[in-house]
Amino acid sequence: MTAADAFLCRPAPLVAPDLLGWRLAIGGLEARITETEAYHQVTDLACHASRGRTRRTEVLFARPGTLYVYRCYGIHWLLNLVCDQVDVPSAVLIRAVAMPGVDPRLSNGPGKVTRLLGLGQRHHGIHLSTGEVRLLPPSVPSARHRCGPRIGVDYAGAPWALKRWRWWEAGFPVVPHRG
DNA sequence: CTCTAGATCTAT
DNA sequence: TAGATCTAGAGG
Repeated sequence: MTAADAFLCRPAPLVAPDLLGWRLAIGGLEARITETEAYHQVTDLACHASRGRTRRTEVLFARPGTLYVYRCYGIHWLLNLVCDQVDVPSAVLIRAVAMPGVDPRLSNGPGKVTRLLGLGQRHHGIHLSTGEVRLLPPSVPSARHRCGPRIGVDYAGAPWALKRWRWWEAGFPVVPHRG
């Protein structure tokens, strides 16, 4: 079991803040995670698995460390890391990353993250252990964390739309949405 | 089969 | 503030 595996074997709302500062590595690119959002179990009406176990959501029930990549608004691919335990659908959405030499405006949104790193359909369902996409511990201490409500989940209603399950690194160029 | 809404982003 | 553009999932 790698450090990343043990790290992810916890509920998403615990993993998400701890994931700040960790790095994603793929195809020679490396990016530091600066904003995350938790989607937690079937009771969370904002979580795709809340409607049950279907072909689309099957991956959310897989081993922690599995990648859940899905199409959003017909345009964007969004990357999630599956957490917790097998059969417990819990995942962290990677909302923003930082890459040296890259304009932060190109990496401060979940759709931008996948575009920047070249992630898409073909990464859906693969596991970190394949090495195709790697999750590495922080190389430097992470900045102070801030948290706030999740984005774009008003439809889930209270209390789910109100949960402060989004975390980001303070002092980092603020994302173009409320917070 | 048809319909609808959506974990977004950009330009206007 | 609208438009781009694709699917899962629900309903008939």
